[in-house]
Amino acid sequence: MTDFDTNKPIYQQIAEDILKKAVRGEILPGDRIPSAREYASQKLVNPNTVVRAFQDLEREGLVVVKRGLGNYLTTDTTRLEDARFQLAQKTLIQCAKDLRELGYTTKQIQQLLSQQLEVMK
Amino acid sequence: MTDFDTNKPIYQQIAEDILKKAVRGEILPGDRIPSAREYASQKLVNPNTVVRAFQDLEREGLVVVKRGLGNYLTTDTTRLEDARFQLAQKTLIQCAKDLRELGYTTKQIQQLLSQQLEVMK
DNA sequence: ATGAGTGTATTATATATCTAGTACACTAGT
DNA sequence: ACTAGTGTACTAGATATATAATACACTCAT
Repeated sequence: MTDFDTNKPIYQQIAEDILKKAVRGEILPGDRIPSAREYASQKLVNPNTVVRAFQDLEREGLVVVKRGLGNYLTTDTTRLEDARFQLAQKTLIQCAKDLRELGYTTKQIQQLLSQQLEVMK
Repeated sequence: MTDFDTNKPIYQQIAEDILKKAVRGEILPGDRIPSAREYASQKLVNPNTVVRAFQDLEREGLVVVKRGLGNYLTTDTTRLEDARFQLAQKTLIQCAKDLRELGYTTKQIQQLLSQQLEVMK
């Protein structure tokens, strides 16, 4: 297993990995995505786990599965942008909620984030 | 089951719940924490799950367990502040990392978070 | 001493996730 | 037709999490 967080299902992390590559332009609309077997052997996970991730992506309209051929990123760029924004939104809401519950004020949260972003430069 | 996120172990969420109440001042250093049985029946979870959360908190030095009596918040306020900051740090790092991977710039991330905090006012 | 309320420990069961292995159907190039 | 590479489907087993039920040990008020 490579690069996966243990407290989150691997199939979810795979789906997010594909989405992230797509929104960053590493995969272009219509591009072929590695097959389940390729991806599995590259990341050292079970093919079944990859299949589940790809099925989720297909359900969300981000990937088109062509039996016998492989998996392709959708050409529907709106879908991609929507998925990107939704994931960002979800991440932000959770983060802001958690920090609020830890008793930090709006200003403190902004300050902490700025420091963090600076460090990550 | 009440108020628990399905994609995170309940015992972790319980431990975080106690920590959050502590750093917000809803529980004071040295205060008694509900017993495992009380907490379990109040939150509609299994006592064993609560026990595990309390054991984790004890391992982190946030809670002192007194057999036959109950569980007490530590009087070591430094430990509490450390735990608070560590959890905040972890949350922020994950958030910033996720948004970076979604292709957002530093400025965009700060802007998005500010908007989110504004909405949550 | 007794009893109510604690923490602790153990066993059993259920579910989700992940792995492993196998088999089958589809597509394209030869 | 054949073959290699695909997606799909299924069964089986391992692990983590959560529940359920029970028993035992400790503390304190009575």
